[in-house]
Amino acid sequence: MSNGFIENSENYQPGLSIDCVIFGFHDNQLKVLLIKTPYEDKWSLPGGFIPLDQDIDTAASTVLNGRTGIEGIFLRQFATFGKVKRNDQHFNNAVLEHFKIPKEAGNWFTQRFVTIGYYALVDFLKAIPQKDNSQEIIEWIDHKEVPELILDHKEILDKALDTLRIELNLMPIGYNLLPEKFTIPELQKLYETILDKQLDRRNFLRKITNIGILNKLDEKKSNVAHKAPNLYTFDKDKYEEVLKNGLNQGW
Amino acid sequence: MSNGFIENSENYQPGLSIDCVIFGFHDNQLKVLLIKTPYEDKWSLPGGFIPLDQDIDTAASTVLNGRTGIEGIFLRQFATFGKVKRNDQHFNNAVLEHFKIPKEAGNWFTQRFVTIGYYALVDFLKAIPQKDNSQEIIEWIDHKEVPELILDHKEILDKALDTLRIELNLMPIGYNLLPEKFTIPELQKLYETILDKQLDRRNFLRKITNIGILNKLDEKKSNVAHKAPNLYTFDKDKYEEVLKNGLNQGW
DNA sequence: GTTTAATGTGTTATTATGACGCAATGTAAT
DNA sequence: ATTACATTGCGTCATAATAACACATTAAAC
Repeated sequence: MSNGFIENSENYQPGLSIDCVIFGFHDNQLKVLLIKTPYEDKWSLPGGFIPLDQDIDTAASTVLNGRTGIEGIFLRQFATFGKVKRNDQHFNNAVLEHFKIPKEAGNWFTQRFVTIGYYALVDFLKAIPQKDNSQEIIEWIDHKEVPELILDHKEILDKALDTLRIELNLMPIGYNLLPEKFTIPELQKLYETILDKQLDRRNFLRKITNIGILNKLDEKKSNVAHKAPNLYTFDKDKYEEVLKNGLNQGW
Repeated sequence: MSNGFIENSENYQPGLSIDCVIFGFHDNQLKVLLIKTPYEDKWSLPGGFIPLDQDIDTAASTVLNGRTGIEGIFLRQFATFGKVKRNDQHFNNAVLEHFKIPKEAGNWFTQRFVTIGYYALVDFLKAIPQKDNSQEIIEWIDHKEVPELILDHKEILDKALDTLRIELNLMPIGYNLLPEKFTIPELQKLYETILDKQLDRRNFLRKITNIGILNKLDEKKSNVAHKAPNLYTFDKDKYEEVLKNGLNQGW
C-alpha cells in the first residue's frame, strides 16, 4: 500500500480490492508469494485496489506484474469474498496511524471491503519478488508452511488451491510454472505437490504424453544423481489448444 | 429496483451489485428468469445491491428468494464482472429521470459498477416469478430464445451456462431442477439441454445409475404416450455426498 | 388388432486406468 | 574397476469405463 495511493483514494473503486495468490514451483515445492505486514506478526497476499479507469482484470494484472516483474502470465479470477466482517477491526486506529492515514480518509478503509481473488502461475526463477518500499518483506513461502495470514487470506489461499486442483483435471498445467526445458519427473512432482497425492510414474508418463502437448528433446538433464532423465518442452500450439478446449469431456 | 432502495443508497455497498442467473427446467427446455426493463426494449438478469450489513452470499440469496419465493436452493457464485465500460452510458439522464432519481444521488449510479454473478438451479414449478411492482414484467424464457439484454448481461448469462456445463462433469445435477419424482429420460433431456448435445439413452442410463444417487420407484409415469417410463427419486444423502466429494477425480 | 414411438435390458469392441515387472543408466561406495 | 543403488524408460496384464449398437417390451393411437 503506497502513500501515493492513500492520497488519492477517491481515484479508486470504493470498498473493492484485488488479492492475488501467486504460485511458483521450486525445489519440488509449491510456493506462494507472501508479504509480511509491518504492523503485526502476520503475512498477507499481494493485493491492491482498482483504479476507476481500469478493468478489474487489468488491476489484477498490475498487482501481479508489480510484484513479480513479469507479465503476460497465467492469471485467473477464481472467487470474490465479501463477508460483512471480513475486514472488521482490521484497519483499526493503530493501523491507520501506522500508515499515517488521516481520520477523515480513514472511513474509506474501515468500511467493509469486498475482494476479488485471482490466482497466478508463474516461473519461480523469472518472477523476482518486488518490494513496494525498502522496509517491506516479500517472500516465496512453501504452501505447506504458510504462517498466519491477515483477514480471510487463508481462506482465499485455500480456495485458490482448491480451484487449481479442480482445474488440473480440466486443463494442462506446467507451462507457466516450469522452466522451458524440464523432465517428466519434475512435471510429475508438480502435479503431486498440487494434488498432495502420489502418482504412479509409469501411468503418469503414459497419461501426460497421450495429451499430446509434450515435445521430447534429444537431450538429457545433466549433473543429476542416478540415471539422467530426458528433457521435454511444451508444444505451445497444442498446449494452447488443449487449454482452450479442455481435457476431460465427462459427458 | 425499488424506490425504497433509491432513498437509501448510502446503506448499500457502493459500486457493487449482484446479478443472478436463475435456471429452471420445463417442457424439456432450460429456462432463465428475466426481467423486462421499463425504459427500453431490453431485458435484464434479476439483480440487486448489497446492504452494508449483509454478506454478499446473503445478498444473492435475498435476490433469489425475492424473485422466486423459495429459499435454501442451489446458489453459486461463478464470476465477477468489472470492465470499466460495463455500465457506461447505462444509467444516463433518461434512466435516472425514469426512476425519479435526483441528480445528486445520480452519481451513485453513474459510477462503474462491478457485479458479482451467481447462478441458481430451481424447481420451475415451485419458483413463482415475483414482481417488484405491478408494472414489472418478469418471465421464464427459454435459454435459446433470450432477447437482447442490457449491459453485459448476455456475457454473464453465457458465462453462467459455461460454468454449469463444466460443473456438470464434477457434480450431480437435477435435484434442484426436477420435481421430486422424475424419469430417466427427463433427467437425460436436462443434461442434453444444458450440454446442447445428444446423449445415447442406454449409455446415459448406465452412467447415471452407476453414480448411485438414484432410487428406482415401483411406480411408472402415467398419462404418457408410448411406453410408460419408470419413476425415480434422488437419494438425498448419497446425492449430497457426491455433491461434496465430486464426481470425476481425473488424476 | 396393428402400428408407432417410445422405454428397458443386454452385447460387443475399443479405450482408459491401475497395479505391476524388469532392464537401462549414471552416481557413489568399495 | 567393480559393485551397489536409486532412478528412469518401456512394457505387460487385468479390470473398468466408454461408445456403438440389437432386440424385446410397453402403452397410446389409429
